[in-house]
Amino acid sequence: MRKGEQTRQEIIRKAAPIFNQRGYDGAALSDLMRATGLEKGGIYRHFESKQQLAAEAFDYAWRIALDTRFEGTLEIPNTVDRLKQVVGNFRDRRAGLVPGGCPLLNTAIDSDDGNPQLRAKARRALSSWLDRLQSIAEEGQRRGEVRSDVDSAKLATLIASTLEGSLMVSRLQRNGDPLDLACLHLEEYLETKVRARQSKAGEDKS
Amino acid sequence: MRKGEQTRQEIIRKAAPIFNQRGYDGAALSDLMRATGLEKGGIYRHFESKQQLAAEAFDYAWRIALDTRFEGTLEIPNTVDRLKQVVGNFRDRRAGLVPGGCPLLNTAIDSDDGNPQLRAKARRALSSWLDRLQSIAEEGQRRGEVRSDVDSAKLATLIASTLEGSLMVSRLQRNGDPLDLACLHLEEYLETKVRARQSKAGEDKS
DNA sequence: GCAACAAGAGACCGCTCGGTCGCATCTAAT
DNA sequence: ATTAGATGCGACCGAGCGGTCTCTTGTTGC
Repeated sequence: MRKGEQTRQEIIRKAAPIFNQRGYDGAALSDLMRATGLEKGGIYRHFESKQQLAAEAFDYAWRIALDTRFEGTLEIPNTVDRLKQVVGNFRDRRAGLVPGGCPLLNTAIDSDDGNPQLRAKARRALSSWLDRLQSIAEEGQRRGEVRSDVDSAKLATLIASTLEGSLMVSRLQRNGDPLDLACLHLEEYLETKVRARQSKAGEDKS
Repeated sequence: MRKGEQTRQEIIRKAAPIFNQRGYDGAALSDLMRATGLEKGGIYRHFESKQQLAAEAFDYAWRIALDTRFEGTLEIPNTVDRLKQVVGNFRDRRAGLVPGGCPLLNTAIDSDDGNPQLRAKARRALSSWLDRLQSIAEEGQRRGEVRSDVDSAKLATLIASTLEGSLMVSRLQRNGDPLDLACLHLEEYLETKVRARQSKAGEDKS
């Protein structure tokens, strides 16, 4: 019973990059067999279908991506700086991610027509990403660090959209500049349109 | 000889939405047969492979998309307004497009690994989109309508990235708000950071 | 209206796909 | 050490894949 669960997790770990790079249709069982070193029966012992494996592989890839994006944000006191950290993480922390680019972006496009199960997963993934951004912004407003005229849901959407779009462009060009550019743009936006100017409680690190 | 070319174009027209919606792997020959009403032999008479048909279908879909995005821009005298028109076209002019969302976005993700031929096409498509945006900005700078400190290539990249990213989010949510939001953001950006303030030659409408 | 050829049909090909299942082997509690 | 159950193997399945080719049918220049 113990060994089986280990193998199961190993399959997910090895399968995730395949699905993320090649897409659902493009990831053949033969690819998964090669990547895991298991025969077909060994894989199907742990998953009842390719669909189910793909779904769990997506969850795995997305959890890593999301965790990485918010890495180190808890320690940052100011909420605007925390948002800037998220933007910076998106740009810089590529190591440890599941190869193949953003799982959300890939899966959203891949499942756009057909595959409603994967599509639903992508939707919930987007929500989780937006919710966490939004709640930082809301906390910032409660604390007076973020302007009260900022719509936190819209801010979250703008950040996510801009990052995902520029990532697509960067990946297509195989050149990080578009992503860097978008990050600079967002940082400037956060400074000039989101950060509240000098509130009463003076606590800015010089 | 004439009929053949007609049929060929018809196949491309009918195949484009299939490839754009389902991706290369997801678009089976049987789907293309159903869509075109032809048997396999009728299709292969005009294309030597599925690859070739997909490539031509992409060109078709992209040409329509690009033309639509720049529709009506020639008549607009001011270059900043022209850029705003492009942004607005991206948001509003959905009719007449090949169904399935932006062919560039779809193909970029779909061909990211494997399929180098389609990938190359997506790259060139992105260049064509960026080049046209950039040349508007450059014309604006020559005319003094666009600030001289604007980097036209970066501006083009930012506009394209933001639009594509928000389109992905809008399509995933099946809700136009994220795209609208990104357009408003870009419009504000164009007004405040790109448009030159009252140059010498007075030619502002209204 | 006919001949020459272009266009389309559809049977056929080998292959790989996702998925199943009976059996051998390994693991681990006793 | 035994053994019961968990685990993995790999032959097998029907279906559908992309692609080929021959033969009929349609088109078109003369």
